[in-house]
Amino acid sequence: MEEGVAEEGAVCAKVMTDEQMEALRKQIAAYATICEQLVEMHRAIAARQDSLSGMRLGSLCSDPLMAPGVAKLSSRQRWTPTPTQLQILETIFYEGNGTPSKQKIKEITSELSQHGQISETNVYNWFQNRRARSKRKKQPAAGPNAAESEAEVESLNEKKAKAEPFAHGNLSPAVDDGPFQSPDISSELRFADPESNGSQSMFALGDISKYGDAF
Amino acid sequence: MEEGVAEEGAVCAKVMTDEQMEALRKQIAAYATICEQLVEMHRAIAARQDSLSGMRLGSLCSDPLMAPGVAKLSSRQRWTPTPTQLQILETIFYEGNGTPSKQKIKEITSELSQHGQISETNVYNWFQNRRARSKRKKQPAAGPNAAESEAEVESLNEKKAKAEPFAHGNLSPAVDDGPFQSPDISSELRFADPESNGSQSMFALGDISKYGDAF
DNA sequence: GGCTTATGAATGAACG
DNA sequence: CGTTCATTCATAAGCC
Repeated sequence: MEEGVAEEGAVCAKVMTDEQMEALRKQIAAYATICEQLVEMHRAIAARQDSLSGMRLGSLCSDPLMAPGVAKLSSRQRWTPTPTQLQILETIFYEGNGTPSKQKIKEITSELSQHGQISETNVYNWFQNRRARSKRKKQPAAGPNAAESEAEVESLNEKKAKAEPFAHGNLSPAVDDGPFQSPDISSELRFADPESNGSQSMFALGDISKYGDAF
Repeated sequence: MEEGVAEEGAVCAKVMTDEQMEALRKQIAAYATICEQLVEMHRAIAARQDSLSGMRLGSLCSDPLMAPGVAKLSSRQRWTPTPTQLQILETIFYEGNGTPSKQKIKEITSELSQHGQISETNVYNWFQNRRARSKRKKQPAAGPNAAESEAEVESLNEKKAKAEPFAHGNLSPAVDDGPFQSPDISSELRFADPESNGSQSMFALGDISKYGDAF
């Protein structure tokens, strides 16, 4: 295609150089990342909230197998964070306190107990689960550049999708959920990799609007 | 605005084909839409977490302004195995691979992807659910008589009650309220609150309104 | 068209 | 810590 449009290319270079194009691509990638994060966070919070407001525990209150002497044991064997609690936990999680110490746990528990019943164990478990989940979703495979001798044939598809947003002409953004689970979820609830782009990425979003306007 | 589109569309032909350009545009539009809606939702949640019951579906599902050519967001569809996939899964499950390692998961996913869209997570979940379901069928069939009910409850309780390092369910000893959270739900959300922790509160996305505008 | 059932997905808790 | 289990939620499929 290079030959065919060479002439037009000369004109083109004035308005959009390759560097600019690259920058655009990066910006979109950053955009995508942030969208994904937003979506996940929203889903986590909204889902919980919705469920709770709809009386989540109300469904199975009557357990015929309960001992008659005890008023209402049952119902809840598993702690469920209230929306407020969840929100606070999420905030703390991505604030950078990735390693909640024992002391930190106590503090958090103390704060959360103002918004609902909770125990330190709950908080501890929550952070453990949160971390594990993030990790699993982000990097199911391998280290930095390790060459997998294992049979990994499949995950390529998903990884590529993120690396090059428009490389394949495939323009399914993060939330474009197909019939299957959304591909490539950078679900770590951090904003962006501090190392990779730093503040650049954030500002990039501002620049992107210009292109959007042009379109 | 139209002129701008025409010009840039033409001049950019060197580095981007028209198709790529179109793809880019759609992608940006999609992201803009997604972010716009997400931000709106977040704002609503932060403002009043109580009265948005009907808002969840209304805002997302019925969105006529979807970017053309972009798959509808918020489909929220869940993966459903095709008959072929299901058959393969059943076979593998029945074969005795009771312990699907991650490696196996990848292989299986790879194979199943030839018969329809699927991800590793789908396979993982399927096996998890399958196993749980099998177990549940066996377990309830404990005693021949009414003892089953008691045994059921007891086994559960003991399992859960076990040894707890500290705190869990023993929150309000005086009253049997069950281990679930207290009904107190303060509507205070510090979700997108800039003042709460300052720093990067994820919403550099405040700028997102611009995208919506352009879009 | 709504309700019920089946089942994929989410997640708190436990295990090693 | 990473993986697995058990339970619950939400939704597609099945029914009336």
